[in-house]
Amino acid sequence: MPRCLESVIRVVPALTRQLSLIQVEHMFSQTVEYALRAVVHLAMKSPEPQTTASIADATKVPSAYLSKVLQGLKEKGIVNLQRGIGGGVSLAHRPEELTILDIVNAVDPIQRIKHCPLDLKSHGANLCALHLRMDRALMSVETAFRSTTLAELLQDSNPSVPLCDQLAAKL
Amino acid sequence: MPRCLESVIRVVPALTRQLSLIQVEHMFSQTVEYALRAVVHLAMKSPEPQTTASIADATKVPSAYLSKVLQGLKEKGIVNLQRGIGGGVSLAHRPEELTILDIVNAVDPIQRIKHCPLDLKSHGANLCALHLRMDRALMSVETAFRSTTLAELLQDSNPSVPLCDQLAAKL
DNA sequence: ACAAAAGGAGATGTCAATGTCCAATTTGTT
DNA sequence: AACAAATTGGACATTGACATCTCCTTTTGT
Repeated sequence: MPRCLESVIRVVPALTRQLSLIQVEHMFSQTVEYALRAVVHLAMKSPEPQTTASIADATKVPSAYLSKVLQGLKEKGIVNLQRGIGGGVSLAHRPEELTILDIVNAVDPIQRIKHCPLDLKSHGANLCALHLRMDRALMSVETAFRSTTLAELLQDSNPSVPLCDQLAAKL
Repeated sequence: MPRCLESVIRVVPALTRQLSLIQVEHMFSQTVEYALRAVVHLAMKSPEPQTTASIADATKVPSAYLSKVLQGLKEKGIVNLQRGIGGGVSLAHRPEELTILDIVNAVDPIQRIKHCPLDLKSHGANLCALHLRMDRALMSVETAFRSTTLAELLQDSNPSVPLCDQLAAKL
């Protein structure tokens, strides 16, 4: 094989990896994102049950994976799943009773930092000051998520048009 | 090989995997955790350069991996790396000039949500209200991390003894 | 010039999260 | 009873984060 091809073969995998990075990830897992989309959709349609397929279609979530996520939500008592004709997924509580935090903690619990990840003796108290800050950040996320119910989420969007595009301006 | 041994051989790797799961994961990546530990350690020793091995030892970070993390920090201009005898890792700025956010963004940038992950036409504005809340949570983390410098982190720990154990009470 | 002390870079391994597929099960309707 | 609509569950594939190992390069003291 000619020399020049060798280097191409080495470089191409790295390139395709770059190109396939369509989704930019934030701090929350895909599973959390999907669960929230599904539950918000259910709240919109509440209290009518929806099939997994229709939720997947509306929320652009891979339906096979959504099925797994919904099973998790069922085990935590967030939704009810009903087999058979006329069955589907429905909220187990009223939208006023469910906060974003409830959903997040059901699928991917926010782990507060309860103790330093290092042994106490081997270092000064300084690193613990670090983890205190990190835990405060986690707490602020918890607080933010606990402060909004699904019902508020639905009302909130009524006034303005495509909220997506206004996002930057609002902050 | 006797039958009984076969099952043992299958089970043991799973056991050791369990036992090695010392770390409980939170929302921040291990890489972020390691980078912060290393930089705080450097700040404590500042401005003396430290070898990667000594940082790894003090912060309980796998040294081979720490090396990669530090290279990332170097590319972002957070630390300086000096080869050869008497070399090592040192902060590229004074501890007063580096915030936790600087470190976090260098290794694993906080990705704010700038647009809805779904297409606008296919759904109502409701889901966007959701993502607005999620983005606010991200913003609160950014704010929390931007508000503390390494220097403040070091001073903060002076007063009380094992901060780790006081954490729960403080909140 | 040489040897020791550092970091640099690339290949490789492992595992959990993510995602897909298909057969089994449940349930209402005819 | 038969059928169709729906979830359930398990096997499997893929990917990226985490981690290790080994050899290479740079720097400096002697």
